[in-house]
Amino acid sequence: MSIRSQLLKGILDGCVLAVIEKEVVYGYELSKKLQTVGLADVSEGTIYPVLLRLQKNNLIKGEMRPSESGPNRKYYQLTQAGKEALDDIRSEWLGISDAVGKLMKG
Amino acid sequence: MSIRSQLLKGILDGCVLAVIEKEVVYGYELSKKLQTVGLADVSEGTIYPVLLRLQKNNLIKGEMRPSESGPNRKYYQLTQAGKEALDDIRSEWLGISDAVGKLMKG
DNA sequence: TTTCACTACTTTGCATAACAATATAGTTGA
DNA sequence: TCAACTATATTGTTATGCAAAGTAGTGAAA
Repeated sequence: MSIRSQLLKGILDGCVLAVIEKEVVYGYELSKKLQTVGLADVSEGTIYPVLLRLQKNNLIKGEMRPSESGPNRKYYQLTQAGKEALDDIRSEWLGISDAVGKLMKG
Repeated sequence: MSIRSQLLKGILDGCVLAVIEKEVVYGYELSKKLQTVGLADVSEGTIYPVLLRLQKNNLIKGEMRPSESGPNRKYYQLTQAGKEALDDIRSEWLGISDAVGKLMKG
């Protein structure tokens, strides 16, 4: 497993929630979006299991809608629990990234 | 599994390497050190498997030394491969923490 | 002197996650 | 017709955090 994959672990759920918080998106769009932000190598094989898991845990909810061009799309939005989870992740992230940042600088 | 544990995944190896880079430490000391830096809840049950794994992968090497007080201690230092691995992790960390930081801010 | 607390390392087992690989299917243009 | 792109879903592999339990040395309180 690559260093990048390893680092991505656990942060990915938060990233997905953060994107969905800002706008209603569908899976394929989301994977493209994360790649442009700097999280390359986040393929569909990674994104869809994350979305299914988040939905199963009631953090997001999906809704199928037809597309004018191409297959149907499943649009996701945050639930109330999802907003709260995102807040938790955000604060944990701040604490940990701060601590790790200091360690890495030396 | 807690959010914190999840976030810690994959970053922990880098943190351990970063501490060892600065000074030769033994496991128990390391776990205490990480806790004070802000990475609380990093217990021995977490640290020792990490150390064993890093040693197995030749990123660090350990040496048993007697202690004036208490059981013997195993002191670890980085190998050349460990230094290179730490450099890789450092640069990956910069990229990912930057991207995630932006996403989290919104 | 027994018992507790602290230091110190090791091993086992479980739940979870990234993601490659694979399957399925609609649309579009050459 | 066939390739390329869009779009979602599932399966299997591998690795990891860490709780838990075990072993063992030291020292102080009871």
